[in-house]
Amino acid sequence: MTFTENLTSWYSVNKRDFPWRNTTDPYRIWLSEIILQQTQIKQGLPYYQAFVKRFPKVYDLAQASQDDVLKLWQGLGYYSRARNLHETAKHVAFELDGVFPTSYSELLKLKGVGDYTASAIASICFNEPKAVLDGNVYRVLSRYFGVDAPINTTSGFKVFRALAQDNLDVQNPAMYNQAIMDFGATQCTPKKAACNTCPLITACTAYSTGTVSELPVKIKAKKPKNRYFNFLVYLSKDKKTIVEQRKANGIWKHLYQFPLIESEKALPYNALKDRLDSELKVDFDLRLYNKQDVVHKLSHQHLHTKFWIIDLNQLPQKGISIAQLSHYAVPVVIENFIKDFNF
DNA sequence: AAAACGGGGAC
DNA sequence: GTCCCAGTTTT
Repeated sequence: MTFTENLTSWYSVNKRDFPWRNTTDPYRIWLSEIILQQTQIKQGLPYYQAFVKRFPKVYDLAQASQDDVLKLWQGLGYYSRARNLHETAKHVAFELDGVFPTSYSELLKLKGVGDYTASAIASICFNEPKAVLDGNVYRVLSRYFGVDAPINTTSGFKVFRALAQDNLDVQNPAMYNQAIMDFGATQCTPKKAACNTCPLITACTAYSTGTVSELPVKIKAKKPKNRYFNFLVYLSKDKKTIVEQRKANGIWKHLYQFPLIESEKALPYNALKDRLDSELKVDFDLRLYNKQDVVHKLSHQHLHTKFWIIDLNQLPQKGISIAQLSHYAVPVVIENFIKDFNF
């Protein structure tokens, strides 16, 4: 049996059941693929179910506000996905009469849809013979064929894309693409690969050369940068606080937060007290909520976070009632604080 | 070509 | 701690 035949045979027995595998509706396939970008199924599944329930059709998503979409996306990360999701929904609903493009090349033009996602939708929904190339596929191909080109370089990408396309089952690209991804996710795993029960073992290059744990090759990421965040949690006598929307490019764009002072290093109590004295010009009580910095770790940044509680009679600017806080999409580090603080 | 972009899970 | 995840966009 060929690599491809072996794989589809394995899939016919070991296929996992997911809600997006019971449909070829491009809206739902697209939605699942965006949610699952750089996201494990275990984490993404509840979000998929929530989105389908809240927005059953692309038109429902198109009519929503960005704030509502971001709120439903809250906690999933990579928030540009949610912004692009909403933009594309509006584009499809209002300019394409609610009909998704039906080819790889047209799908690729949609915001948030790259090579992987266009291939996935084109193959799963329209049987177009385009091989997907995701983290699972890199791993399976690199090991089986013994390819040590780094997967996160342009040259490596070309090698693997050609290899992926060469081995695609052009008669059934939908099944093949899902088979190789499922195989990578459950059998040919990053660590502790299940070689002892692998149907491809006799022809696997990495297994025969003892290099399973060394493949695929990936250029290491840089060390994350340290940043120091001071969130100002205003608290007035009439149970109000202040939130603001992050407007700039960068992390958490368009999410909400307590007013933020970023400092070069840890901000001393007195430095903040003096600064607020001159800015507020009213009586207030300042205290640090967390004695230890909350270190919120992102892929490229470690955020050393302090939450400062500012009690005063009246807010210095327009605020919102504490009761409304739960309606705003906030970063996880803020959501954790809100739960812990319990207002 | 490299960097930016989140958060959670496995080990 | 380190690595990875049904990647895409921006610089």
